[in-house]
Amino acid sequence: MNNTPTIKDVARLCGVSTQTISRVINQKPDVSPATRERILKIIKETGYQPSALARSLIQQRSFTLGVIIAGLKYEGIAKVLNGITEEANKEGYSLMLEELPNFNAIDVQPVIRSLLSHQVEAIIYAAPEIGDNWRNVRLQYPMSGPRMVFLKGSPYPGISTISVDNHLGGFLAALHLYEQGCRNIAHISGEADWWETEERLKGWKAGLEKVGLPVTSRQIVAGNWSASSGEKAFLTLLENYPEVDGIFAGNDQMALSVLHVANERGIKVPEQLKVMGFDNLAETPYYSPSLTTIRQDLRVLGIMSVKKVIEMINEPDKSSKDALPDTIILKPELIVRESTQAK
Amino acid sequence: MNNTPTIKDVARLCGVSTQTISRVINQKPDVSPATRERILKIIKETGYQPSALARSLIQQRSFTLGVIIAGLKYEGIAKVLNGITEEANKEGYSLMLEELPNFNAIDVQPVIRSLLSHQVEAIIYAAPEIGDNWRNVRLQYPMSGPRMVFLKGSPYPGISTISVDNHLGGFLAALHLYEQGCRNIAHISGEADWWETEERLKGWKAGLEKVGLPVTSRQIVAGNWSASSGEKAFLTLLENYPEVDGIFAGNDQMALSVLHVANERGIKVPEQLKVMGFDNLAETPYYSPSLTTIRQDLRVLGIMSVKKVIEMINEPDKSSKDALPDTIILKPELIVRESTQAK
DNA sequence: CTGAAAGCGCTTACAG
DNA sequence: CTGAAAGCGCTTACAG
Repeated sequence: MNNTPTIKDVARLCGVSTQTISRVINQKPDVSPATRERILKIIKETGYQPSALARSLIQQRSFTLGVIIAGLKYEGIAKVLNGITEEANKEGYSLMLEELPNFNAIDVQPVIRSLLSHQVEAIIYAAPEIGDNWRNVRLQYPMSGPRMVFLKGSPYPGISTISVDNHLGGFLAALHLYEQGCRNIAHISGEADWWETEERLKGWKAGLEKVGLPVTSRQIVAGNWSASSGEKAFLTLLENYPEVDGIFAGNDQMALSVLHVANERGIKVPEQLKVMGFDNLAETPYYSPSLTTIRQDLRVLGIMSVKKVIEMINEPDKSSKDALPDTIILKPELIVRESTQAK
Repeated sequence: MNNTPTIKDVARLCGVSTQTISRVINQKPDVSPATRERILKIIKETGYQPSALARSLIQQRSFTLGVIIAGLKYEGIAKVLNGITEEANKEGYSLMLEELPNFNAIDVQPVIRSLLSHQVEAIIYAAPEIGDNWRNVRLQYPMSGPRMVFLKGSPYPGISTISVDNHLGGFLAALHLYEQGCRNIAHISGEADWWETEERLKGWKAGLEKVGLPVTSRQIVAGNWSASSGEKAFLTLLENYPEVDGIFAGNDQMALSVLHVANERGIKVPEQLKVMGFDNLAETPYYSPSLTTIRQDLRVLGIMSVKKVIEMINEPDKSSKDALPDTIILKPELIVRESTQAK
């Protein structure tokens, strides 16, 4: 059949041993120029490509990274993955991808085992921290276990994590709304139990407290990241907290729905109500009105995760002085647009 | 060190040969119940996990699929990938992911070779068809080559493709705008040279011709999928084709910008101008006004691609009667919302 | 400069 | 019911 040639075939064709072929494809010395050239020619002719599988097995190095994600149908994680593929490509690593069936997937053990059985050299855990789910994984794989880095969740001693400072994000949001003149500021939070949800909420509360505004339960309505949940939350808010003049939504989708409902009801944004989101989706400048938001650079998060993991692979002893820290926290940034600017 | 145990370790611990272990983990007969039980116990205790690498090598089967994508930072491809991971998971296949550095990446040969060297059993090519780029890949890998299926591009004899009927989508859009009373219908097209762009454009033209409306160059402005390009295109349209009363944008992002600009300029949608997009992003019901669009189910596209590829793996002779065809074309669907409905 | 031997961690006939 | 032998496609010492 159309079997791809092996090192043996090439060796036979060249009339040398397989070791000599190996030396050539691995660019090692101790091959006469003439032999080398002849071998290279045959390799080109036959289209020979060394088996990454066989190589990984004998070298005990796969140059492959495992990536565990969840919720690819929502935005956000795709950007993280984009950063991961970019950096992995650059560094010559391949990627084995596993998507969990849902955010709350309890038993991640099988997917981790599957990745390890493929001998990935490290695992990037990019599924969100919800309740205790990270903790469980962390306990199962202590220091001695596979190399892992956790993305977008809480720092943990002795374990590598890379996250955005969501607390700061919430804080900046509250302060900005206050500065724009809002005195009745509400929050539509993300999905329950997520670390990101909690942090944004806490940061928002801290911001209100700093400027001396009260924080009551009427001001907080739970959403679940979806635009439709944002709509419901805003309607609840209009009932329970009609004096609301500023809303910080946990993400841009929910903020979009607030704009939508406000528009339908003739509530003027930003004149009567100021609205902001979180994420800075590419489309937010084109919302009506354009949306003030907290930017988080998820692509950079992905890039950092690959950098960190490769560092772990290359120097398990952390000797280097300019090594990346175990806990990396990226700063979010306020992006001001029309939806909060008093005209 | 913390080396994971191998089949040899388990065999030694059980006092049997490796073949017997192999029989147990592969659930083959010819092992006494007592031995089997003892072995299972040791496996559990040691946490032994067979090496997928070694297995793939000896069996010449990796149960791994290669996926080539591009543009993960834009929406759309993430949904395709979501469908792919879902179905691959279900069928017990692992995924090796490669993202091209950009849409126009010329030389995909190295990434295909990399995937093949990892012995993927098939490749799902989910990067868009732009100009001749697919053709080049197809020519390099004829029938005899690796199993491949191409996503979101033109059918081609003897090659597996799965696409959405973009021509029909454009056609439906034109007809709908006409039915809603528009007589001066414009199109903001997607990125140049993309197959999808061309098809939507052609379908739109065909629709206008069917209802007897003229198609002039003034009515067509090129965008590049981005919201900002949609803004520019609409401004151009307002200059060159001020009588415009209906716009079909090549995707929802560009349509969003049209709504944005219309809103800024006090152009009433849908009263003065009807607007529609393409894709049906999750947020489109919450645009202001909610957006009429052409829905394409990219997740299903991803699912189908895995089904097709596994079928190719399992029956290379295509004996089965209910086999999937080589050319699969999914139908898009009109979703009517406020942005085109005369109130 | 080149090759014979051993081995990575498995599975597949084949013997007993 | 169980094991000795060979081999998947490579690389790594070691000899010459």
